[in-house]
Amino acid sequence: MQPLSLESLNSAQRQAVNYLQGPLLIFAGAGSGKTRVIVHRVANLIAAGVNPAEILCLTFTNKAASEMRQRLQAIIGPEAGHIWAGTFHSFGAWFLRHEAQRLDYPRSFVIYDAADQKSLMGKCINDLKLKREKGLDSTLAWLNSLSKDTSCQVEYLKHELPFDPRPVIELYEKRLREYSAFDFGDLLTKPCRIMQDNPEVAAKYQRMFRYILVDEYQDTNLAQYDFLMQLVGSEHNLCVVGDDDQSIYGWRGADVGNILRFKDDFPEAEVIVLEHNYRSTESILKAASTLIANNSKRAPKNLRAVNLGGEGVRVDEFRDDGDEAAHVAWRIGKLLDDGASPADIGVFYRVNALSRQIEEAFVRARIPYAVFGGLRFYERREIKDVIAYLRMIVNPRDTEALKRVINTPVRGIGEKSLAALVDYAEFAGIPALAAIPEAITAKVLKGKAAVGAAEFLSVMGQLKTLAGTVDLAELIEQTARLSGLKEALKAEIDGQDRLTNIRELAVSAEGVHDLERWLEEKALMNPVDDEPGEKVSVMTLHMSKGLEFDYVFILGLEEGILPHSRSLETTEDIEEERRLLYVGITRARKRAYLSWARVRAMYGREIYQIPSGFLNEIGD
DNA sequence: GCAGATGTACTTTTT
DNA sequence: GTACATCTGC
Repeated sequence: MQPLSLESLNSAQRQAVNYLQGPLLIFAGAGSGKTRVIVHRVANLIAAGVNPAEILCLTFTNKAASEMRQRLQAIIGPEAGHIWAGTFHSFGAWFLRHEAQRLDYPRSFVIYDAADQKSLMGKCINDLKLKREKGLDSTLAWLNSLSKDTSCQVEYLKHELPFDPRPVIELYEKRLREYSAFDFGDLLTKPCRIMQDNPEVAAKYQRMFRYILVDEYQDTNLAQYDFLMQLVGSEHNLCVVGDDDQSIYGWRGADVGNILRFKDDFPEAEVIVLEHNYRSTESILKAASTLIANNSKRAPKNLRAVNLGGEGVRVDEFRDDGDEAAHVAWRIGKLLDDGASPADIGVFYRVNALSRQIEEAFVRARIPYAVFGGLRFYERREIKDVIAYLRMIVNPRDTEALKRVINTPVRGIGEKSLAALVDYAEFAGIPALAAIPEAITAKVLKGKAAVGAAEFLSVMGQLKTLAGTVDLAELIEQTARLSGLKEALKAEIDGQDRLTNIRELAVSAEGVHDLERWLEEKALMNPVDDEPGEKVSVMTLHMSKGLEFDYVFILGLEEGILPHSRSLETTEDIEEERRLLYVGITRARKRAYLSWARVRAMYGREIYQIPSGFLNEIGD
């Protein structure tokens, strides 16, 4: 491998890149060339003779992971493929594929996403005959996730619940096991448990990954921290990179304390601070710094702009949200006329609900745009249906999937019959699918329900046979056909769109044969339709982290929206909101436009808004 | 058991 | 203004 050119790095960056052995903490301010440093450092490790397969790169989001893989590829070449780079969750899933038998799980376990968790939790509440009120299922699912993420007991958080949640959680966990399923939180806690209980397993993975690098360390939660501490071997070759000012996932259990405590965990750690901002103009950075200076819990730092002068942050007030959207579209149109590329423009907001107005304005002004996040592809009903069928093929015990599709399309199996079948299966100690023939003989299922269930069983049988012989694209097509989904959708109002989505799913799966791995990918990430076309990027502030644009627009700077009304309880919450805006502003290279509207339509009503207090903090 | 109608209460951010 | 839950009549 050729020696790396390090001239393009400043002294702090160079120091970080050359510090290869032992624990290293890099405080990387916004726009300080963080990813460059990480990638160069990995390249340096390899140049120093480290085997790429011994390097583990952990990130927080899939987007960050794929970007890192790309940039590693670009600088190191094909060897980069041997580096394990991905999110904590995908690493946990990979780990469990190898070690799940230690928990008496099959290799073919499935992963339950938030919707599956909620649905299962709802069923547990019902089965315990507890009164279920409005959003209790999601509340409990969320509490349980949070308790796994923060490694704390549920009773800790049980306030304001109509009953003791523990029996429900217990039942939920029991069902997960019966269904051979792990939920998101398990992907972090179970590997940790396995390594704690089996020191030889921990030793094995510590030897396997001698060099560990963690990006966005300020966003790690306690479960990820514990996981990491199990993985770090005696050499302590752990490099973490982060910025406490960009910690925006506290609501999900992320703990800034992890990064602030690093020096206590590893007293011998080297600490490097990257303080040169290469991205934004001085004016933009000044506004952002003035804002964030209002936060009390910060590691001291002094971020300096390399690009002096420049235009600053502009604040606009509008009559209503429609006006705001129209003006943003108009201004973007002007930027495009002046030669800017749509790809250099980002539009951010605090809540997804704000996307509609801006989308309408863009359509009217014929501005090409792409919305990231929001209703995700794989969350569409028809996609979930197809995936549920596929999940049943891999894991017949996946009762959440069965519940979803046994009567999709309608086969005459209603709530009563389904409950009877599941109860019978549980009583008999076999998977619900396998219990169908017996349930029919035993008259647990009768009439229409019996016919429908038999039909469903036969569909699953045919699909299972097919699964071994055709590629995934064909399997998806056949799933839609044999199940009757295709027929049913044809009759629906927007069935054509839904059929197109299924078609799209199939096309994306051409040539794929490893169904199990493919399903894992789908469970862990949303296939962002990143058709590389030149489009304005529209997304939440959370999703904008790690990205950069020449021009940035941030909408809805109003009390109740940013800061959000649900985060006004503690000063910590408000500080996180402030960091959110800080992240948004520091995405801008040339110019940031903030705006607010005096009247905004919410819940179909017109609400009078007050400008966000953050606007005053920025000053002029 | 099902489809359509009517009512309701809600909207943070994501792996 | 929408996603859901419940109600109604077939």
